[in-house]
Amino acid sequence: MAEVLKVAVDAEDDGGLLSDRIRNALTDEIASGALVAGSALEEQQLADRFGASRTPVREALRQLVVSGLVEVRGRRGLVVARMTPERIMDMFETSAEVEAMCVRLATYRMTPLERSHLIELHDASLQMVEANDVDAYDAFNREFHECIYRATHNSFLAEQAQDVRSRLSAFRRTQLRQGDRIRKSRDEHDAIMQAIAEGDGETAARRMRAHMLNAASALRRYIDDRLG
Amino acid sequence: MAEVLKVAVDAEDDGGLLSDRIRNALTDEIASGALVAGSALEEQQLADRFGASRTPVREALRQLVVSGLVEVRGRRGLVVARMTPERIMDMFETSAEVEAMCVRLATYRMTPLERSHLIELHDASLQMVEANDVDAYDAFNREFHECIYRATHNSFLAEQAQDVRSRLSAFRRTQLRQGDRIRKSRDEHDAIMQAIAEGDGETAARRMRAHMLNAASALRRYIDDRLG
DNA sequence: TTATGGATTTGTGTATACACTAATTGACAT
DNA sequence: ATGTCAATTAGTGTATACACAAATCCATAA
Repeated sequence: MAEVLKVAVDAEDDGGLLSDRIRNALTDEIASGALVAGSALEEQQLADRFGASRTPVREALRQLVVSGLVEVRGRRGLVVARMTPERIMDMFETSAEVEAMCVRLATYRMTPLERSHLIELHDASLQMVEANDVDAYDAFNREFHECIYRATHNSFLAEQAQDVRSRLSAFRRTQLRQGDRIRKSRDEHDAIMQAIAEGDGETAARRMRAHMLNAASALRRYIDDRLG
Repeated sequence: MAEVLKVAVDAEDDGGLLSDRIRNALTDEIASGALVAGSALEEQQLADRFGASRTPVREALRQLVVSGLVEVRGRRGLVVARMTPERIMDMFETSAEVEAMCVRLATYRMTPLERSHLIELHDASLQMVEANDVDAYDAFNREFHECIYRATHNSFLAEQAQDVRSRLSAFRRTQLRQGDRIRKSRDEHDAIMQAIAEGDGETAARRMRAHMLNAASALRRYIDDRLG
């Protein structure tokens, strides 16, 4: 595992800062769930794994603390941010509201080109659902939402929305594997697309909020099933 | 100037990490406008100013990059994030939408205690307006909005809202000094409070959005006056 | 056997030293 | 006089070394 990741890091060995590459690698590992919440993150150990010294590793870790993916644990080293179910639900709710806000603005502001691109994406997702290809749908889903962010024509808002979304990626993937959630997800997208087509931003926002909260509910069911 | 800031840092010399104290100091200086956008941030120079080595300074700077207050400028050192008028307006719009979202949720969720605290704060702000005390009103304003964040009972959302808000603090102060903006600001708060009292979250949200956008307009007028 | 105190160990926090890149300046040639 | 190329320099990026704090473990005593 460590070797695989090392290679992945080395692959983009060009120009970039070592600390940046380490940060990106750790971000991916946390987002993907490869590094589970609560794991201790020891500087020297990570330095060995990435073939670097403690300095860039430490820099990467402190940056991850700022972005909320890692927690400082006094002097007892850093750990992958451990989130309570309540916190996760708070994050999903926030994400739902932010996404609703974005789609409302996007509906009113998107260019015809952006609208057609979104339709294209949405149409293509149908066969992913029928193939039950979770990974492909997950990737599409990301693209779909990012397309909406951009269509707000507010780059700062787009960045904020993206940031919130990326913090939930690990959970989103989990949730998508639940039952027929993928199909329902696409149906909800369909309803949103319709509102966008009609230029009704408020409806699009309501439907988007419901869509995100449904995803949260699916995740909660999953968590409850596993824990209770 | 440098000495004053140094003292301010030393004042809270207890326990905290050097890099954290430097980061906080720099954050304050950027937020207050003492460090103007575009200023070069040289590591050794800052290290000398804070009586530290480059290591904690560098750590602080890289953290500020993540939180968006500082920009990397290739190899030519870091600079205080230079924001275009468009970007500032994007940030204000985002802030407006986020605040609207918060007040809507807060209206539906706040406890009687939270409501009474908010009313108390609002009432107290009247004499600040009449004394035309910009600093006091600025401090109150911060407290007022933070109170609303907390009343959403969503700690993650509260943090995000706070984060966006803090990035605009330098501009907000500027804007408040414009004409009779303070009085108008308080009138707008009053309208928001009324909607909250009536439990009408949607109206509170609309009024909050308008309130924030008015602040942005006041700032834009100020910018246009100075530049054009 | 258990509690207490110190020694050891482990790992963070900071400083310093070194490497490398890029920019600037000066010299030389046209 | 001006353009180009090389040398110097200034400053970032990384590594290593050292300081300090906390936690654990072992020995000793009650």
